[in-house]
Amino acid sequence: MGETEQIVRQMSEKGLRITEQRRTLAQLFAEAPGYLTPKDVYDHMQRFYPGLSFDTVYRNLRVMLDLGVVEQFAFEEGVKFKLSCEEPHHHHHMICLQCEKTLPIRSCPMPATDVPGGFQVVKHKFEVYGYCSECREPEGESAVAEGEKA
Amino acid sequence: MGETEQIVRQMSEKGLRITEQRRTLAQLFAEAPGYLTPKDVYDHMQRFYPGLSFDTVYRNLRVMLDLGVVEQFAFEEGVKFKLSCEEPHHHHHMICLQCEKTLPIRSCPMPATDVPGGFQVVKHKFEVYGYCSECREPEGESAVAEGEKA
DNA sequence: TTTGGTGCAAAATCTTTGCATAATA
DNA sequence: TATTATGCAAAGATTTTGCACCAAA
Repeated sequence: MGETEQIVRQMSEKGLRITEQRRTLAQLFAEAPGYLTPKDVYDHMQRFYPGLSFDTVYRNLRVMLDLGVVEQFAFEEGVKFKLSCEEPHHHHHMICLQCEKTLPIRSCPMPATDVPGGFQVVKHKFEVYGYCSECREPEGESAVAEGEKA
Repeated sequence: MGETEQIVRQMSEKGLRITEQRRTLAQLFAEAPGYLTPKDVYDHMQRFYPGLSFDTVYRNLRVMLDLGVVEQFAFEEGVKFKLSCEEPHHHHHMICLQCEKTLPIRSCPMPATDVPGGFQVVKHKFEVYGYCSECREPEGESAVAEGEKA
């Protein structure tokens, strides 16, 4: 699993010093399936560095965000982070409501969308939420397969 | 413009007492073109009620949210509110980056989206950002018409 | 007059900043 | 050894809560 080292190298190349915390942080993001809140990051790191402070977590998240190593996402419950997509092409995501893992959707709805005249499109967002194959209920328990909902 | 009264009645029917603040709040949302932050709301209301406190704003936003009178939206910059869509049918939005006004998109990309097997779709989000006819630059100044962008 | 709303103050979160110390390159 | 990163403490910013008083119904 060289993903961690790849992230570390990416940070190093951009002028950051590689501290133990940052290496652990890189590994955390490399192995995390979904999105992480600053608190998730803190809790995880804290196990390795008992003296860790929250401001270091925020500072490193900020730096990694500025460097493009991670991406930030504003959920209703708050801000979360994940590794930047390696996918070079334009794509969208399916996000698992259980494990928060993201899967790429390569088709883009934009070309087929009828934009009322006069509106100048700059960017768009398309996200599908649901349960991935590992997290979906085995049976049809409370499986409300409501594909239609805002 | 009976929109304000319509909102007020909606609140009243659901058991809320109609205070002057709430009437002003209803009017504010009825007339606001785009999204409002709690601070926007506070600043506006403050002009009419100098003694207004922030907690009242938050409490009323919460109540109106629970009642479905307004909708909450998590932007990167923070949480914002707007009147709930009157549109009864499933739809999506174009959001103006300048005035934040929202316009409905009635076509839904979901049916045409190829969802990888195993993923159980629960809900989705599709939003188009850009400039509405009133806010778009008159000429092609820095009009980067880049319809393609994450 | 009863129930719910408001202002005030204070607390609880969440995030950022200044500064001395410690660690990387 | 020259910066840069960290921990600590404190400050900001945002949002919530308890309580006494006031107002709508």
